Formats: sequence, C-alpha cells, structure tokens
Amino acid sequence: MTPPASNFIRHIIEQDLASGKHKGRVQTRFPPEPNGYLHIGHAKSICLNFGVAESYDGQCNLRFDDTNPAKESQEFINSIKADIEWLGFHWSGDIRYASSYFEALHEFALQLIRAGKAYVCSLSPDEAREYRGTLTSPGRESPNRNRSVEENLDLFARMRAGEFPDGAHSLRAKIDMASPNINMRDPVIYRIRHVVHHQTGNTWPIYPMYDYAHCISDAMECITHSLCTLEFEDHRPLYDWILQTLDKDSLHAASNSTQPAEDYVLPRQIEFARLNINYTVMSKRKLKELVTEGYVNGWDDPRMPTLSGLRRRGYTPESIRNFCDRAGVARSEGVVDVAMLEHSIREHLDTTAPRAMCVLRPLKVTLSNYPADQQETLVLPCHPKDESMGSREIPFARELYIDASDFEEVPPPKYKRLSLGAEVRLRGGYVIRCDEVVKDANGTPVELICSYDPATLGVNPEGRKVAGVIHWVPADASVDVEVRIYDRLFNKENPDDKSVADYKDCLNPDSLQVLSGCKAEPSLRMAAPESGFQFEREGYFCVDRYDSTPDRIVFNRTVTLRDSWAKISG
RNA sequence: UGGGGUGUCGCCAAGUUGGUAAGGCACAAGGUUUUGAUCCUUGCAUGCGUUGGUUCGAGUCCAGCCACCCCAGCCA
Repeated sequence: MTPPASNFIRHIIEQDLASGKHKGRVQTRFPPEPNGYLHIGHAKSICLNFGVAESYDGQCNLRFDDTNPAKESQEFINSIKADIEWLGFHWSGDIRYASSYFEALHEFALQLIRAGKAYVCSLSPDEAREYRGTLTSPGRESPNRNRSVEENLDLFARMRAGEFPDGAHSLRAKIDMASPNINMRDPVIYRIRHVVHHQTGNTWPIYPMYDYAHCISDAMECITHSLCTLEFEDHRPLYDWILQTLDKDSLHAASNSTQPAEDYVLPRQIEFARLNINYTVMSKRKLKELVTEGYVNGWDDPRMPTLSGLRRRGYTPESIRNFCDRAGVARSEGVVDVAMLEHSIREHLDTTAPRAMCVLRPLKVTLSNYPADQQETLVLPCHPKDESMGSREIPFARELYIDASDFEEVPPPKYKRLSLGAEVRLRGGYVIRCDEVVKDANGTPVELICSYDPATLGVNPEGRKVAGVIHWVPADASVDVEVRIYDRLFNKENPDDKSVADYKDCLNPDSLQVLSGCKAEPSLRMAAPESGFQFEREGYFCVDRYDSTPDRIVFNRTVTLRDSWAKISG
C-alpha cells in the first residue's frame, strides 16, 4: 500500500550501498529471545528488519537469542515462528540459534583469555556489584583481574567441565573499571548455570551473556546492519570492543561468509525507539504477569497486544504491517495513539470483509400487515462497492429482530432510527413504521408491532423521505451466536505512568463483555474460523479460531465502525 | 553528582549541502450514501523545547540553559 517512509536507518543503508561498504549486501536479523510471546512492538522490529532487507534486495535471518535457558522454552520458539509466518515474512535459510554457536563462542572466549583480554573472576555476584562502583563513581578492579593466562585457561576449562556451582566464578572481559560507561567495567561474558537448555540439553554448564553472544552471532552471520532498540545504545561500545578485540580473520573463518577475507566487514549496531501504544502495556514482564495471574485468558487473549492476541481479535497481517509503516522509525520515544492501529484494521477490513447482519441485543418486531404464511428471499450484496464478492440470501418474514438500541419510544434530537409512529428502512428490505410498543412489567420494550410498506422494496417511498436504515434478521431463520465484545484492556492512557501505583489498577473491568443469544443472519452459519465480517452498523467481527464450533458459533469484535452518531448523541 | 540519548501541529513523523515547515492519525466543516460506515472536498504549526549568536536568510550552523528517557542483572 503506502511505501515505507524514509527513515534514518534507510538513509544509513543507502549511504553504505552508495559507498560500497558491504559490496551491495544488506543482511539483517530479527533476534528474539524465546521467553515470551511476540507483541506488536516486536512487529515493528520485524517489519523494519525484514522490510529493509526486502527493499534493498537483501536477506533477514531469524535467530533465537537463547543464551538464558532458565527463562526460555520451546513453546515460545514455536509461537514466535508462527507469528512471524503469519505476518507474512520469510527468513533467510534455516532458523538460527545463538546456542548453535556455543562452541565457536567458547573458542573466541579462549582467544580473549590468551590475548589477556578476559579473565576468570571469583567474586560473588554481590561482591561484583560492590566492585562495579556507581553511576558517578568508578569501580574497583577485581582481585582476580591479573590472573595468569594459564590459570584463567585452567579455571575456565573447569567451569566448562562443570566443576563449580552456579555463581562461583565468571568470565569477564578486561576493559576498564573506571569507564563512565558501566557496560565497559569488565562485563561478565560467561556465567555458570547448571540448567538444561531447550536446544543443547546438558552439554553446557556455562552460558554466554547477551553482549558477548550477540555481536559475535551477528558477525558469524555476516549481518551488515544490526538493528536494536534504544536501551542498547550504551552497549554499542562493548559490541564494538568485542568484535574489534577478536582476531578478524578468525571471525571471518568462523562465519558463513562466502566472500574473501578482505571484503569481510564487521556488523554495525543501530538503535531505534521501541514502539509504545496508549491504553496498553508492552513489557514482556507485565504481559507475562497478566497471563500467569489470570487477568486475561492466555497470551492470545484478544485483549492482549501480542500478535497472537491481535490475530485472535481479528487483526490482519496487512493491517499490522501498515500500522508499523505508518508509525515510522525514529530515535525519539513516543506513544502512538491506538486510534492509528484501529484505523489500520478498519481500512483493511472495509475493503476485504464481507458484510453481514447480526443483531446483538434482539428486540422482536412483528409486521402486522405481513401475512403469517408468507416468506420471501431477499438478496443482498456482500459488499457495497465490490460486486466480485457476490451476494447472500436472507429470508424476510412477518417476525424479525432488530437491535434494542435502534428503537427509542421518545426519540432524542436528530435520531434517525425507529420510534413510535416513525418510519425506518430495514437494510436491504422494506420501510416499516412502528405502530405499537409492547412492554414488560419494568416498562422496557419487548416487542414492536409495526407495519411494512410493500411498495418500498428497492425503491424510496413517494412523497416522504426515510432517513434511517437499520439492520435486522428474520426471527425464525436466524442463527443464535455468541458475540464477545472487547474493549481496551486498560482504561488509562498510560498504565505505566508514575502517578499509577500499579499498572494493574488501570485494568478496564469492562474489557470483555460476552453477549449470548445474538441473532445472526443464516449465511453466517458456515463462517470459517478466523474469517472476518463487517456486521453492518456494528463493526468488524471474526469467528474465534479456538472456541467457535458449528453448534456454538463465537464471534469476537475486532473493532467498532467509526461512529459519528456517538459524538452527536454524547 | 557520571555516561549515553531525545525534544518539529493533540498523537506519530518527513525535513538532501542553511533558502523560507511533507504525509498519516485525530479533530472540524461540507458533499455523496438503503451501513449516522465507506468515499470525496475543505480546514488544521508566521511555527520547529528555550535563550542568545553567526548569516542577506536557520528547524537545519555555534553557545548556554530547560525538560524528558536509558544505564549500577552472573536478564535480553
């Protein structure tokens, strides 16, 4: 649709292309840690990495950054793969795992040790913190900082052999304990963790840290542009230090490069601002908490900003990709209005979703002058502007249902729907007039006695204009369905705001409303799971991919239609 | 009090080598309409955090302020 907007990352790539820095190559990667489900913030990164590769004739790898097995699992790997495929992106070659580089990573660690650039530190985690100093005061050197290469080699070998318990030792890069950048104060690059790894099993009792593994993984995959979010900006000096300290030829040799060594160029890390959207939270920790503590029904709850949640809600891959393009990529942190996301899905569904009628809150209508034994079949187009989408049939009969909100005994100003004595057009059918209201003991209308004008099918009545059009379904031939009305998960624009004690205090208690006994037109009986429709005058809905069955069809409301009446009526 | 960043319309976001502020969302007003939807038209920053400076001319260069974000995991 809209071409990707220009952004600073594309400028950098274009400059690199122009200068021949990478001999015309563009290689990116999307590197999720499999410790949770992907959310729409990840979609921004996915669209960026895959999108940029695609538009410059490059490739994008999918690499699981699986260096912390205690928090990771195969379930997350599976969901992440499924979400990326659903978005419509194709990674280059096989899926990569940082864990498949463990052997090489270990080799490089030995190289650093031999070069006197890394050492085994025996400080406890608490001591290490103390030695690190603070933001404003320099750290102190570890007492083990000047161990001999031989001793370091021996200790590191024994770490690998599993001789020590967790936390007993660590391997640290020897950089500068007085650096104003805390990441450069001899960062830990390997720690002891006796944990089974989901990919490598029991083969390793030590695992590399992100900063160490990530840059080398990028180099091994010949990544040209390593795109990540702003919080890693302070890590860039370390990213560069590690790659520049390692022997370039050995990096080249370990990599999958098919080019000569002299053309081998180290990857460059470039940071961009992560995506934030109002009325939701985006941190994995919080999303996980909402799931594990039961505030929502799983990672794919339609109220979640996860990709699987949005999918179940009825969002399409196209709409999410368009949204990401529209939101843009920059270095300033902002909060995108959720209205922009909603615009994107309405825009896509308006052109692609078949129209249908479904009465959410049924109010019976009896047409007193329509013969009880009569029935006719009306044919309505599935889309007002796209004939290729075909048409569907709806039986019309004496007894119908309309939505309770489409009737007011005493109409407010500018009301165009049905009221006592007034006329309204039934969508695709006749003009009817309400003659009588039947109420229950509480005074609420339970049935409307109306009369129809037989001369108004497909033509406007003579001498008067009927402004309102409402949707309806036949009483007998309609299908009972369940409709889940979703609203925003949080009722505060920024649940993370300092003024809020706990983001969970902002949870919207009305974020899910289950409507049973809704009446859908018969054509909806065969609706396939995940298929989306516009329920005319109500919004866009999709068949729930998990809970819907032929016996009990379940629709999720994706988003309402824009509603200028709501603004007028308050 | 250290280091690294960011500040262009209510919200995102373009602004090549300084030359006289794109676009989208939202909003507002009209038009079309058997969805108060869609669609169409129009409007919406003498202003680019702020104060000075350089210049014929600065959002773009310089200096000083101010505000906000990130960093002290053997997490990523």
